[in-house]
Amino acid sequence: MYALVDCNSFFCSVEISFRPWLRGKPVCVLSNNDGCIVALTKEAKAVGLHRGDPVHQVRDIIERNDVTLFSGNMMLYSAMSKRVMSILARAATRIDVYSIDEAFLDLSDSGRYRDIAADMRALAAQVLQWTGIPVSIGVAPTRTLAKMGSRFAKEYPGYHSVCMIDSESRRLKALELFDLADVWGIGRRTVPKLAALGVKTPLDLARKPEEWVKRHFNVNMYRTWLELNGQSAIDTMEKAEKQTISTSRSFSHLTDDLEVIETGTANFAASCANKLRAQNSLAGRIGVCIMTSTFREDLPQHIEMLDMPLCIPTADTTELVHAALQLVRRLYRPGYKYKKTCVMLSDIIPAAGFQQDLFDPVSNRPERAALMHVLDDVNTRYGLHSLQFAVQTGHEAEWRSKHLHNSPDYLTNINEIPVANAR
DNA sequence: TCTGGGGTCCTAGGACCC
DNA sequence: TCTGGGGTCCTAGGACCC
Repeated sequence: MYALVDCNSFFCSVEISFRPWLRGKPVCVLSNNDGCIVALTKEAKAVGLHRGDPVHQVRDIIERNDVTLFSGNMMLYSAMSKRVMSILARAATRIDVYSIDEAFLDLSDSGRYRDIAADMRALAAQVLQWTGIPVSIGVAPTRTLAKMGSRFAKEYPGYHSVCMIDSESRRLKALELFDLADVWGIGRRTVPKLAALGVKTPLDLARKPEEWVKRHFNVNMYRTWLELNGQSAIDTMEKAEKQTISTSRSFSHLTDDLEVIETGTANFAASCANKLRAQNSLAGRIGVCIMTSTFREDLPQHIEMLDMPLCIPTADTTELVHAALQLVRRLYRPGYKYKKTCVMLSDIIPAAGFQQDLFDPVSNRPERAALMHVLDDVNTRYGLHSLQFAVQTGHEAEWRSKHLHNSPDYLTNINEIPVANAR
């Protein structure tokens, strides 16, 4: 059996955990640039807001209902996620952290549990007490069914946070009632295709013959079909190193100023370099994409990407920034109002054991690697932008995203740690 | 005025090999 | 009239996930 533990409206729950007076109120967390709603409480849903709504289009709903807004604070959310995951890890022999707010627990060690439903309810209560984050848990013989269960647990308070799909009759009942579009692995594009083939519910799908599934769909759908029928077919191993690393941000304003675009792009390249070194890898290829705003039909559009091999795989910020700037200068065309750029690294290999190259144009690579170490150490200790390259600085107001509703870094910055007063 | 960001896997088709 | 067979590697695009 597997358990899927899902944090309810995770980003909102983290913010509320530090401001208990917001519990039961409409709260939203916004995307970069405070552009869209990316997470919302059920109270916010109830007043007519949806995930993905552009804030400027729902401004009146927000004001009328006194909805509290937060700019996304990923540092805070990942720190809280680690706390939740460490509590979950104590309750199972194996945990697969599937995303920032979800984890699969392997419950196959039956000697460990007295009564799985009761034990999982105790686990949910413990996470809530220790972190303030409410979770929903689904338990089933396959991961797809466990995800379904957690959804039922979230929607119906009667389950008290835990829904068990542990018998044939419960499985059939769940398949009949669950929304096909919400099945793990079935997305927007597939629902109409299934409907045209006469499949309206997960139960319809599960009852189709194996040959039918293989004929109409690919191996992913076949795996989902197996899982719905109670046969485990999808694994969620600990993810290895990333195969691609990218950073992209919308600018705070449209701009046709190459210097502004260069500054933003240099920062995105530096951010990619940080992520690359954090997983101890080197990149063999770099790409840059430049974009105007596709929402502005009144303006001419230019969206283009260029990429090139790096002569030696590297994780050196200077080299990556230099290459990114070369590419963005080639992409830039005067007369267009640009909205964002994206820097992408690929052909990623482990840094350990990489052979020196006889034709490497950089002669002092060991010294430069040491410099990168210092850079990372200083920035870890004193904050992300404490030490940076000159080319990354200036023009802040013209490109860096707006975050007008930021919450403090309660868990990662000693100066912003919450203070409790007791009398 | 304003519209997010970061990933993975699979498949079809082209280029190339013998 | 009629034009092999079998394989690999790469890329672009699509679909999915959070």
